[in-house]
Formats: sequence, C-alpha cells, structure tokens
Amino acid sequence: MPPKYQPADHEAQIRARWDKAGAFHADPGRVLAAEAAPYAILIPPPNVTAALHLGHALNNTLQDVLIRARRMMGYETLWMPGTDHAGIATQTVVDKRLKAEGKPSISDLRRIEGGREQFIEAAQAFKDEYEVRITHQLKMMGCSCDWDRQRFTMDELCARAVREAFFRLFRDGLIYRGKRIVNWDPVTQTALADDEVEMEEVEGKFYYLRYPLVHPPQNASDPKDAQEVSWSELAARGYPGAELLPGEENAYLTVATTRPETYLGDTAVAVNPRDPRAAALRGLRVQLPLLGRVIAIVEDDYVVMADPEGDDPKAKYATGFLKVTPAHDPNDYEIGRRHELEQINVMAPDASISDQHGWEREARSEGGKIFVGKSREEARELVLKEFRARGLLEAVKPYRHSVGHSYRSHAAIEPYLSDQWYVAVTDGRLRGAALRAMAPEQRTTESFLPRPHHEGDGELKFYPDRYAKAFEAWHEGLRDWCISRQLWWGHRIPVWIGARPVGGDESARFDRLVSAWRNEDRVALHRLVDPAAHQRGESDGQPQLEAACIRDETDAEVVAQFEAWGYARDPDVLDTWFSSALWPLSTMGWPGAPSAPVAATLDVQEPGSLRSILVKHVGTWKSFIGDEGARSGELIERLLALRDKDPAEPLVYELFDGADMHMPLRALADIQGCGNLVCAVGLRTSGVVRTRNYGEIDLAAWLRSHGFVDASTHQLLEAFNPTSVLCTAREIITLWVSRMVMFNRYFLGEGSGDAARHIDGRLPFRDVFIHAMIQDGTGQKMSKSLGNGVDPLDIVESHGADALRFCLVKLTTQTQDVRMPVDLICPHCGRPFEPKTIKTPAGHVVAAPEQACPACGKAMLTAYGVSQSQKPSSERPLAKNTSGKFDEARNFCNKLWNASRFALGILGSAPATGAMSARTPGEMLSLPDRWILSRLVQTIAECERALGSYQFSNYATAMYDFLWRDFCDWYLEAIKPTVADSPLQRAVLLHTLEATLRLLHPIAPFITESIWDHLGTVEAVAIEGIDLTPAKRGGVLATAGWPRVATEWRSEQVDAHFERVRSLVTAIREVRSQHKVPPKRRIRLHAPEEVIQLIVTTEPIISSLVGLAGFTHDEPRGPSVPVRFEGFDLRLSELADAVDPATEQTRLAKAIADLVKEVDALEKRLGNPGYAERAPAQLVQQTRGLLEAKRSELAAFREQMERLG
RNA sequence: GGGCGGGUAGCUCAGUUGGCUAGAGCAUUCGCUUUACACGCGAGAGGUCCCGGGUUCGAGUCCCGGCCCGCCUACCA
Repeated sequence: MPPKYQPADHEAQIRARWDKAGAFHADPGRVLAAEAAPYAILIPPPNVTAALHLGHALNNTLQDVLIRARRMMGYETLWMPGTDHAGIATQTVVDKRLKAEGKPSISDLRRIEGGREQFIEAAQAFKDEYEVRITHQLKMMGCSCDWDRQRFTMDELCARAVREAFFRLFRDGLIYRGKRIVNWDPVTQTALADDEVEMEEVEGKFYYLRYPLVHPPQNASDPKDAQEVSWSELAARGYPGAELLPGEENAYLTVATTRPETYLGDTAVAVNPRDPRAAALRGLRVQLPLLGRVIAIVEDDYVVMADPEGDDPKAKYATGFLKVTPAHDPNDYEIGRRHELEQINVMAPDASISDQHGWEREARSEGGKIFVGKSREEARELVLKEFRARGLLEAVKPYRHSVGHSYRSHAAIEPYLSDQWYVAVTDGRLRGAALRAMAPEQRTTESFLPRPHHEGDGELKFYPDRYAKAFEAWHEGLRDWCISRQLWWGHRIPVWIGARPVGGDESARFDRLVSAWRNEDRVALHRLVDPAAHQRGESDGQPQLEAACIRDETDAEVVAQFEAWGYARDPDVLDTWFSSALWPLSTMGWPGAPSAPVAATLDVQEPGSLRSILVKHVGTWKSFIGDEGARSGELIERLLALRDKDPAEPLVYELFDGADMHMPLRALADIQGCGNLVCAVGLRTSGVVRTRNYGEIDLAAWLRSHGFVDASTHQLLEAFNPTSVLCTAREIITLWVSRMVMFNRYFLGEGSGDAARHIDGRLPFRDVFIHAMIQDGTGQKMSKSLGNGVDPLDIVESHGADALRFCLVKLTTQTQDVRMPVDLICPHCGRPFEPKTIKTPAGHVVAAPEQACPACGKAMLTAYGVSQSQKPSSERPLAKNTSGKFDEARNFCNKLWNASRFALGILGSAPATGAMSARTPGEMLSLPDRWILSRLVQTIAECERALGSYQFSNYATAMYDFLWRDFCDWYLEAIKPTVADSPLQRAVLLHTLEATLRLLHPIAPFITESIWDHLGTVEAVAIEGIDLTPAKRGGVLATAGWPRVATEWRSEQVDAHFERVRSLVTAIREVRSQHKVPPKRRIRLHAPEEVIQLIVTTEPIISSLVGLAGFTHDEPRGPSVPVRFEGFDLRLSELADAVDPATEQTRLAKAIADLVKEVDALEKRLGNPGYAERAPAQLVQQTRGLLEAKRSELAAFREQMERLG
C-alpha cells in the first residue's frame, strides 16, 4: 500500500467490482417471500435540464448513506434512480440552445408542419445527453442505486402511469377544465402553477386616474349619450366634499393603480359599502376615458377604505375606489364573479394589447385603436400620456412592491384568463388524504385528523419535525392545481375535445359505442362545464363541447372513432409535477399486475438458462406490430429475427393475455383477438452481444428503450411501497411531497369512484427527511446563471469521492444551511487560488468571468463567464472548482489509509497462531484491547442512533473521533510495543479495523472497500461476541454485514482505567513540552505506590508513550519538577542537565491562577444556601469532592512555588 | 403582514430532557524528518455563548422583550 491514499487510483476499479457483483440490485421476491425486510428510497429525480451540483451531491450522498447502512444491516434494499423531464425548464434550455446553434427554434417551428415533433426530437436528444451525464455523476459519487431499474418520467412505463392516473381522476370527477385567471408567462406562453412564480421586489409607481361620472345611458349598447354628472349634482346627492369642487364641472372618481394599462379591460369601479361616499353614487356610472365604455359602480367589502394616515400601506395609498379588471387580476376576477361583471381580455398571449382575444368593441374605435399591438410597457406609457393630456392623471407616487415573475423566463407574470385543466386537490379524497397521513403529534390544527386503524393515517413523519408545519399550512390554504401547460415537452393530455354528433343514426351510434366503452372503462366523458360558470348558470345555451379522456392512447379503435367524429386531441401537456407525483407508483410498475408466472413459462425449455426477463404491456396485436417503419414495427421485426434466425438465439419471447399469464398465446387468432397483450422476453445473455443482423447490441438496454421492464418490476409495488424515507430539500415539501402522498393514497385506495365511500390507500413513504441547502461562500443560492454551482466531479477530482461524501455528511446538522466558499484550480499549473469577485447588475457577488492565476499568471474562464456566453479556449480554458472545506475529510481518509497500512503491516508479517480458539474471554486481553472494544461498542451504538434519527453529522463525527482520536492516537500508539508478539492483540486489532471499515463504509465506500480488499487474506484468532458476517455478493464490502459487537464488551471500569493512563500520560507530556525536553530524551518518574501500580499493570504503555527511562518510589537525587496526578505528588527528573527555574515558575503561576479561579467558582456554588438544599445530593457531593481535590492541588502548587523561591 | 431558522473562539460550525473547567476543524504559537501518516505527531494560546429582563440552587440551553442576518409565504389598490 502506498503511503498516500490517491482516490483516483482506486475509485474506478471499485465501481467496476460493485457492478460485477450486482451488489445493488434489489430482489422484491425476497421481500415477498418474507426472507428480508424491505428498505427503499426513491431518488428525487434530478431535472435533465442541467448537470448536478453540490446540492444534489448532498441529497444523494445522504440517501446512499442510509441505503448502504441498511443493506449491510440485512435489509433488502432498493434505491430507485431516475431523472425528471422538467417540462418548462428543459423546453426553455433546448429552445435557447437551438437558437444559439442557428437552428429553427420554437417560434419558427410553430409555423411549420411537424414542428412540434421536430422539437421533441431535439429535446429528447438533449435529455439523453444529460441523463448520461447525471448518471455518470451519481456513479462517480458512489451512489448505490439499482441502476438496472433506472427510470425517466417520460419513458413508456412512467407515461403509462400518467395516462392511467389522469384517466382515473378524470373519470372520478377530480379533474376539470375551467376558465380562470392563471399565472401566464408571456415569454414561454404557458400557464404556471403558483409555485412556479417568484416574487421579486420592484420599484413601481402608484398612478391615480380620474374616471368621469355619468348617468346610465338610455341605450346601454350606445354609451355616447351618457349624461355627465356635475359636482354640484353630486353634492346634492350628499357626496361628502363635493360642494368644495367646481360645481359645473364633470365629477369624477379617482382610482389608484400600479397597472394603468389594464384600464382597457375595466368593467366596474368598486367601493366599500361602508364608505360614506357609496350611497351618493348609487345608480350612477363611470365612463372610461377614450374608450367611452360605461361601467358600473359596485359595492364590495373587499375594497379597502382610504386612510392616508394609516399604517396599512394599502389604505395609505388607496382612494377608496378600486378599478375592477376581471380578466387581468385574480382579485378583480373574484369581484367580477360576485357582481356578474363582464370579463374583457385585452391582451394576446404575448401580453401585447390585442383586439383579437376578447376585446373587439372599442378596440376598433378612435379612442381604442391606438393601443392595439402595443406591449404592456408601451401601453402603460400611452395610457398615462393620454390621461395626462386630458387632465385625468391626478398624481403619481413611487411604490415598492413585489411582482410575480416566471421562474424560467423571469418575465413579469400576467394574470391571464384562459382555459386550463385542474386537479381538484381541495377535494377531501386528496387534500384529506394528505392531512390525515400526518403523524398526530406533528399536527397543529383539527382538520382531517387521522382515523384509528386506518392504513397510512398518522404514519407520515417529518424530520426535523418543524417542517410538518409547512406541510400542514400549505394544505390548509390549498387551491385547485392547474395542471395544463402550453408546452411541447411533456406528457400530452389524453383528452380529445369535440361536439357529439347531433341527431340521426350517427348520434345513436355514438350513444351505443360510447356507452359500451364507458362500461369497459376505455373512455370517460365530461361535458366541458366550468363549475364556476355552472354556478352562475352560464352553461345553458353553450355549444355542447365534450371532453373524452381515452384511457389508453394506443386504443386505436376508440381514438380513430372519436377523431372521425371530429374530436381533436388537446394540444397541452401536463405540469411536470403531475408525473413527479406519480414517481412512487410509476417506477414500481403501477398500474400492472405482478407478472411472476411468466418466468416459469418462458424458461420451460432449458430451465435456468435465462439471465433476465423483461415484459411489456403492448395492448392489441395491431398496436404492437405497428405501422410499417414505425418504432414498434422495428421492434417486432428484430424480436423475430433474434429469436428465429440468429444462431446464438440470445432471446426467447412469448405473448400472453394480460388476464392469464400462465399460458402463452400461440394461435394467431387468439393473439389478434386479445386486447390486453403482454410481451415477455427472456434473455440468455447480459451486456452487449454480437448478433448476425444487427451488429453488437445491448439487448436489455434496447428493450428498455422500447418500454420493456424487468419482470419483477410489477412486484416492486407490493414489496417496497411504502418506501422508507424520502430525502429532499425544503423547497419541495409542497410541490412534490404532498402530491406524492395524495396520489399514492388515492390510486392505491379503494372505491375511488365515489367520494363518500373512498378509502385512502397507503403512503408512498413514511419518513420525510429535509436537509440543508448548499449556498455559495456569500450565502447566495447556487444557480447556473450565477455560475456559483460546483460540479461534484470537480471535488471528486480534487479530494476524492469519499472526502466529498464525508464532508457533506458531517455538514448535515439539523438546523444549518451550508455555505461553501469555492476556490478555483488553475487549468494551466493546477494550483488552487481564491477567485476575484465582481458584483452582477442584479447585485450578486460572483467570481469574475475571467481570472488570472496568481501563480503562473495565465488566463482562464469561470462558470459565470460561460453563463455570460463566453467560450472557453485553449488559451482561456474553463477553471475547475475546489474548496478547502473538503480538506478535513480528505485528511481523514488519508488517516484511515495509513492506520490500515500500519495495521496490515503488522498483521501480514506475523501469522495467526495455530491456536484458533473460537472464544476469547475478555480477561485474557490487555487494557488497551479491552478499552478499544469498549469504545467500539459505544461507537456502533452512536452510529446506529444517529442513523435512526437522521442525525448525519453525529454519525460522521462519531466515526471521526473513534478512528482518529481513539484508534490512532491512543490504541495504535499503546499497542505498538507489544502487538508483534501478541496474537490476541493482533486479533483485536484486526477485528477493530474491520469493524471500523464496515461502520464507515456507508459514508466512505471507496476507501473502505479498497482497504477491505487488502484484508482478505489476513487471519486472526476469533474473539467472542464480535460478529462480522461475510459479504453476500461478489466478495464486496458493500454487501457485508454491519458489525455486531456484544454489549458485554462495553465496560465503564475499563474506560475509567484507560482514562487514568491517558491523564497520566498527558500530565507528563505537558511537563515535557513546557520544559522543552528533547523528544528523544528519556526521563525518570518518581511516584507513590498507587501510581507505580498503574504503570506496572499497564506496562509498557506509559513508559513508551511519554519516554520514561524508568520509574521508582525513590526521591529524585538531581534537579526535578513536580507533576500533579490524582492528588499525588509525582516528580520528574533527568529532564535536562539543569531545570530552568524561570520556565517552572511561569508554568506554576499559570496553573495556580487557573486553580484559584476554579476553586473560587466552586466555593461560590457551594456557598449558595439553595444549592445544598435543592440540587441533587449526588451532584452536591460531587462538587464537594471536586473542590477538595482542587484545593489540595492548589496548595501543592503553591508549596512548589514557594520552594522555587 | 404572517411563519421558520440562525446570531457560541479570527473563520466555519457542534453543543438532544438546564448540572463538573463550553467543544471540533481550519487559521494561529511553540517543539518534532518519533521506524503508518507533515493530508502528520506532541503541547499551547484564543470565548462578556447578540443585547435586556425573567424562571431556577444553577441558564449557551427554558420564558418574555429588543436588535441584526437568512429563508419561506402573502400582497401588483
């Protein structure tokens, strides 16, 4: 073993060994057969938008620690890996990339036939690239995922789950379509969920606009004849203050707004009914300047009354009159609903003023047309200009407020009226299921409390528990979830919209067919009625539009027929979180029945010859063989060729009826008649094979790309759901955790069709662990645009994967977010340095885009530079990152390496004795041996406790202290003189080392595996009560047993005994150091019998640790100095040729000063009358004893001082 | 506005039912090529535990108030 641990020399081969051993592949069969308890974790699927940064490294390291520990503890473990398609994020990135490459981007593709498909292809390629990169990063970090089961949220298995889930929710009335105000991103032109909107403080302005008052016009449709209302008229009506205004002039109301341009869509002015002016205004109207539109004055409690002196900023700025724009403001929309106001949408989807989207009337008039085609910003200026010109702009005041921005395009959100799909998450079947799931002790409100003896209820627990509050509060204020997105990249909504045929044969045929299909659950139909509109009674007289949700989009018969009736598929896709919410179900094969019988049937010819079996639900024969040249057509062609023509016959395949998986279908008529076909393929090989017709292919990977899954996939749900824990960051609690709980419980529940009788199913996971966020060195969130994110691979390169992991684990305390100051590594000379920073326009502090190496002076680019679209070159390469934060962990790994190297040197050179006694009682062991075993027992307990309560930092700290402070500093040093001649000591050494490697393996898998490999041949005497079970698969430590050491080895007596040795050694070392005794000089100890006994019984430990030439009862003859130990006066002699009295005086003075302080404090404590009375007697006794000891020590030192003169 | 978290050594952070002298890593001082490790070994120095009250025999820890910092959430009248 080399004297330094170089991670790069080991990590690759260790990964290969794990891979070869199949160490991480989960076998649901063992769980179902009750051979092992399950322990499962679902990876929070990273977005394929970008490579992973340190935050992901933290997230995944913690999961790996948990899963590796449980694997060693004997659980059947599954860590399900995968990635997320991240709809809007990926679409934006891909679009940007297309633009940068000069290829047609979305705006171009929208205009051409097949543009959508073309874009999806580009996105798919992008996804493939990043999926590979992300997977590589995870593997480099040592993540022990079940890589054979890796999923993607848009792969066929997941897509099937999405369609099924949508269908069931739709059928059960939990999905509806409605015209609502949504958060509209005018740049990407899609609706966003509330949580995709970021609030940003902006310096805005309040504009005060005057709206003239008029009498209701005679002819409502022609407002030109509206009569003005004068101030004197208003005064006569009792309007307070009107008499002070010029009586003949036209009276007006002043509204305050931050968005003057929306006045174009105003359909009312609202006033609080308690406002003293309200009564006088009853029956009057307001006429919008330029447009001439006459709108009502409505009374609504929502309106805040003006209060210029008040503390409420709203009241302070308010005029008491609120302009109401139902189509462009969510609150106004609600007011509009209450007062049945018209909704006038004045904007196009790109937020420009438009006469094409609901605003026709005045848009073409003289006053209105000047606005058409203007952007929001231009329109605002124009409105202000026109109002100012007419003397209708009363005032402008600066106002600071937050405005929603798209988390992707960063454009200001436009509240926009549009048709969207919603999930009724506020329904008790969904929200209730999530709230009832919460552990009762973490609840603070009384709604939806868990019911006794109800599966899943009360089982969901948050760690740390404060996060339960966020979860609960979110559900209390929940609104229905907008799930449609006007994007291309995502799961397309499986709904066809159209009008049913009216009258005649076709109508009858429709009724007949559709009713049959509904009975078969192949389609569900709803009239497109917005519940809100329905309430208002607006649904009557509307065209009879219907939404048909088709359960299986490959159900060609149904699809073709609906399209023949003129139904068209909804172009929108689903919110990414819809598929994320199904992650616990879709990755485990839901919906689908276990397909275990397939194995027996396929394997009948040569039992045991199949390495793996993959299955796919293919629907009908027609959909399976597909059209000429289609993807599925290629599939069947190759399957046939590989089975029937290839000499190696690498596979067998059969078709089954999904309803009966015991007998394969052989007759063509049976196959063609079956609507629920399952294709099962048995592979005789694994990895890449050479075929006659298709060159070298990895059959398993190829089949997976066609939607085939491992035959055991459908057993996963039974075996591993609920999973054990979900590890994530707090920003996801609401977005994701809640929705997984709702969906898992709903879809695995029973009686879903009927709200009253629905029974919640089980949870997707029982524990939710929320970990810290990693920020950059100045506390800013890591982001791609700031270039302050760190690629974990940079750290793997500079410090090694284990150091990366150990550091992250040690940082994970219960409270703190983590700041990670980052250095650059010069790509020219390899030296690290602290980068120069700059302030971005937005005020962020980042590394300057270009840097010069302080050592070699050459130039380089930073990630921020690249994000500002600078291109790296050979003169200016991209610099990698590193951070001194990881040094501690790297040093720790090196320490472990060297301690092991030392131990192996000893263990390898001396053979185990012939006498391999099976049981070695403790009495035969030396003090340090018994002590290290006692410490080992304590350390194991601490690690287990920490792991069980997700206190990761404590786990790492326990290992650090045990390995470095106990094992290296004391145990190894103590046994050095004796270990070569003691087989027992060597046995303890070996077992302790091995147990340490096992304990540390979950945190530092590479180095422990590497050292374990060297341990293979070493033998030693067995020690009673130490249980180290061998590796289960491929001889790798990752599958070896967690160390079990009998608690009998823990001994407080032994600990105390060894502590005496340690404090004597420390006391003597202190004197040696202060008197500057050369390290090699041997000194002599003069001590009373009790201390001599301690030394004699533990020899040669103390002598060797402090460099004693000898010890004796005798008084020293030459010069000597005193040492205090356990109240005894010891003396050290032969420190030097002459003791320096000045040094000694300084030392004693310091000791005396310290002791005086301590004695004072103790006296004060005991002098307090309450202390003796109220404090526990044992504690008081202890304090008295301590005071005595200190006093005597103090006296002794003073005496020494006097003797010195 | 509401909620949550944090303020402990020069820096980054531990400190789980209140209880012996408040800990670690880095940095720093002194000494050391001690035959596993200088990514090391030995010995030090360094703290009004943000401020002010309170409860208690006893408060870094519990309660109240205040001041800073961060995050989440609400609000575009």
